[in-house]
Amino acid sequence: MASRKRTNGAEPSIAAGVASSATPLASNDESTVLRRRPRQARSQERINRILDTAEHVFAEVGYDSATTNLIASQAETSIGSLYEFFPNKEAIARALAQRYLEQIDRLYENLFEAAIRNVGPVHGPAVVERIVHGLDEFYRRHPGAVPLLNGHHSSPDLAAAGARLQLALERRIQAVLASRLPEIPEASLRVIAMVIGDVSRVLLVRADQVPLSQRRGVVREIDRVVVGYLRMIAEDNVIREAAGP
Amino acid sequence: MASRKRTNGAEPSIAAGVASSATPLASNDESTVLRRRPRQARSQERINRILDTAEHVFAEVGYDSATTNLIASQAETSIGSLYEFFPNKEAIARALAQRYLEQIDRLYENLFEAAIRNVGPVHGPAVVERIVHGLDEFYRRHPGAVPLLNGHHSSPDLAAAGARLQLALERRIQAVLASRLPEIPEASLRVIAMVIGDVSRVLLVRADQVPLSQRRGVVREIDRVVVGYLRMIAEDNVIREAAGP
DNA sequence: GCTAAAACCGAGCTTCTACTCGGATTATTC
DNA sequence: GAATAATCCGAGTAGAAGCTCGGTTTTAGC
Repeated sequence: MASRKRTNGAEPSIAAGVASSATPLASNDESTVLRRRPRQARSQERINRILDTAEHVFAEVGYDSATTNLIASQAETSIGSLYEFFPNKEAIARALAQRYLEQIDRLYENLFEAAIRNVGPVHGPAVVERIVHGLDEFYRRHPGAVPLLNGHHSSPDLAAAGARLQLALERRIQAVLASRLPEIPEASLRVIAMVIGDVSRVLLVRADQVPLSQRRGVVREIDRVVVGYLRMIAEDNVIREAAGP
Repeated sequence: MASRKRTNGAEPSIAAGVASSATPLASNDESTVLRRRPRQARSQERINRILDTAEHVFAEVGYDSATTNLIASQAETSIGSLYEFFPNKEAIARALAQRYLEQIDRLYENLFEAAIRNVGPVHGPAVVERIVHGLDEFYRRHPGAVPLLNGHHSSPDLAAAGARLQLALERRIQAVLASRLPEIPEASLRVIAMVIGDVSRVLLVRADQVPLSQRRGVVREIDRVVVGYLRMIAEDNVIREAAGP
């Protein structure tokens, strides 16, 4: 990691959002994602292209091994243009994380609302499959999210961005569970959602490393793991209710 | 990653093993871990100290961000001495992987044999707890194994070393399962062991990222996940058997 | 069409890090 | 205890990667 660490401290960034023209940015506290706000559609498209490319580069070689020069050339732009808008390499990853945050919302709105209204037990295949396959779709569409979520980033800011992303995903899973398991305290649900999120992620990643013919089989195992886990929870809960007050 | 990639091609390494004096090396195909075999106990101790240090450095900052200079200084030796025995940074990680391979054997001999002879169903807490807590102990004792197993290494050799390690762990889990689930075909058991290995690893890592007070709670969840999964398997198997021969 | 602003470009600077090399130091052998 | 081998050392080298900067091209406004 030839991290420049170029202490560019006195370089106040101006713009706040990554906001593709189509997606108005949610009000975000961190205002160091872009060096300045693009004025022309041309440059906005360039920014989006850089992010689209970075997503795949990060997913393929990981954050550390990804070079800004490679990202720029893959995005068919120049290194100078890349740094025209992004103050540094880390900002690219943070911008990606921000995009994912919006996309998580959209994904879950479409997919998980249906799961909440669904009938049957939480551990029924209908609910679990929606959760797991929703995550599957998300990671397939946004492969760059995986290295971000895997964590262990040297930069605190980047780690925080990854943590935010993780939390957003877990909160959505939690929301689905909460509607079905109102008797379970929130703190427990939070842990359960975390477990399901982590389990799904590793196994979905693993599913992509396995020969293509076996992919479906591995994904099916994720369903079994999650269903089994939720059954345990439901069962333990019944037992505790019967024993307690 | 300022990978030197110093194409030191014409540098035939001599020694084969990392073999601490206490642990005679298993016959290994790859013979490029050490540049030469140490003749004095002093240097063997130094090598071990470097590996012990590297283990923690890798675990803390990851392989990419770990610098050989940091490893050397943390091990209280010089960079020159480090490269006296290790041909390059990657070799340190490969040597670690080799050490882990031996330690996996020892760990499982002690812990898992008992699990095999245990009574009760596979998904009984006794068996699962042994597996999960065995892995817990392994990762706690050998934190450097986690980044190796997490994969995504640019170097093919290092990736292969990680894959070998992964396979060794999974094979041991599989052996325990096989003794209890003889009716399940080996191919399926392989997948099941892989799932349990992956699930345990992520969640154990996660258990260490969570506030210390919550660690035990998260570890308990791993038991629930695995027990629930094994119950699903046992159940599905019964159903399949009942349906057709 | 002219002017100014915005955007684009890539050679090159800077810093970081894997790794070397020649000399100093310690152990072994006789 | 001298000669030789093994080990240790760390300043220095090379090259890669992050990032800059001055000049060029494109767009916007009139």
